[in-house]
Amino acid sequence: MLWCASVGWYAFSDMGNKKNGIITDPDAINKILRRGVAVDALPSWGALYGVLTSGKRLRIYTGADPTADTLHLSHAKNFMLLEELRGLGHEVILLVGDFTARIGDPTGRGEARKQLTQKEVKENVKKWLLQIRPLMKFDDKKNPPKVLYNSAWLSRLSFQEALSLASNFTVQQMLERDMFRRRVYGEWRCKKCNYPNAFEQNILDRTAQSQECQKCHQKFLKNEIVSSGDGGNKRPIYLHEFLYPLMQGYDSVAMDVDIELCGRDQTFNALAGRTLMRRLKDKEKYILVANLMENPKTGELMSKSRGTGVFLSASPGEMYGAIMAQPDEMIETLFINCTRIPLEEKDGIMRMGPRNAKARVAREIVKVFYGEKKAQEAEAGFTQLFSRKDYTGDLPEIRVAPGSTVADVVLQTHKVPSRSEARRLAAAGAIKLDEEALSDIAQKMPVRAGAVLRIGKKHIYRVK
RNA sequence: GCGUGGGUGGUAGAGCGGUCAAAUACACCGCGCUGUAGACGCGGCGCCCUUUGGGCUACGGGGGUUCGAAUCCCUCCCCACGCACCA
Repeated sequence: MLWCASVGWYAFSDMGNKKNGIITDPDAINKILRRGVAVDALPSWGALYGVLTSGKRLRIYTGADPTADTLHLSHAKNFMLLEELRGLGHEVILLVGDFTARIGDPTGRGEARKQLTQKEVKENVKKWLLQIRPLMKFDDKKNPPKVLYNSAWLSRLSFQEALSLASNFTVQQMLERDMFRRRVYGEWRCKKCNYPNAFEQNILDRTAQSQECQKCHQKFLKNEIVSSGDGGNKRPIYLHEFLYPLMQGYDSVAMDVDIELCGRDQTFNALAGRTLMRRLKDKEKYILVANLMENPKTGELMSKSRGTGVFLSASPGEMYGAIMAQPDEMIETLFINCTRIPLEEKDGIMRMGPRNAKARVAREIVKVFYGEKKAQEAEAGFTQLFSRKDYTGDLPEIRVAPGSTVADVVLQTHKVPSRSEARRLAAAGAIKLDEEALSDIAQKMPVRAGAVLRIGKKHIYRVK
């Protein structure tokens, strides 16, 4: 206790003389916070600016659960922001939610997550760090980012301690979350804007006249409500899901952080941490809320199943292509979140037209991960290959073993999941050797060194 | 613990003894058109095969009835709602 107090004092005494190397220049701070990546601050912007300009060296963290072995752009933009805060001289922590990953955040589908083994988590994290390397200076001598694992403290909590944590919250507080409300009461989609409102059925019956859509404020009239599915699509809430915010909240306490950087969907969990911090440590924790990079038109997030994910494990060419495949509405979002081109240039770039603006952003993002040269190559390759359909350049090579059939070669790429699928593609004319469709997968693959094999529109190979 | 209704493909959701590898919609894939965008049009969307056909595996798990079951019966598991209970 005494030790903590004295540290606090020294930090305080450093104010003004900049000996601790903390940048408190409002312009520098503004540049980071006003770009548009951060959308909210809790308890308030003023309070957050207050600590950031106090001169105190702050401990700032952002977390991610290692449920998959690859990160995508929406992770990247958080790490980029974190890195900028580190640039101000603050201590930053990348928290790996190896413990929470095993429980599952209720934010998702609400489905039980598959249990990850310790080994799988380790493997995932190893790959992560490689993917994040270009975004954060891990080899910085003075102030390197730290990587911590929340199993270090969460797995050691006793049941008694967990209960004690739980006693800081009420079920009502948990139920404030829209996401839980919808699962309890069912979803009532607004006919106008399709927003899934959560009202209790009998309240609706009684006071339908006075209820309005939480999003577009359209008044609901009785019988004018669309429920999604029977009973309004009610779904179970498991008890442990209520505990998730507690765990994430306790992370803040265990690390004794000053600021948590989180995505907007994590606000509730971050606030739980704020509560615990105040109760357990009598300390104010601030929250910097980042946007989710949702499609401004549809509200959709990038998703693997929709084919709109941009994975950090992608090669320069793949990454460039994945960004070009984003909907046009995402250009500005990508510009703000994933590049650091000065904001003043935004309008000019947007005026170049969707195709060119997107290309510019794509090049810039690839540059962040792979450097200028690779980015230019990716762009040149893309233009040549897909815009001009010129296949004379470098292509991934594919070896055709003597006697192999078209099916053998196609499956060899691992881009086609089954023989049946290959058959369908062939029948649809999607498999082409030097622009000649191979519609029969059982036929022998013509042996023609240097020929171009295309499978669908995205996979192009040179026959070796 | 009681009662009622349910558990079907990536999702929602039809089917309720053969004509079901399973309607429809969304998602996804391909072709066309393009800017590897969007919109639109057409096609596809379990796996395997010597493919206008055949085989195998699937409708929560297991067992049964039947010539034949996603469909009927038994049993187990799970979910929602209601009732009861609530230290």
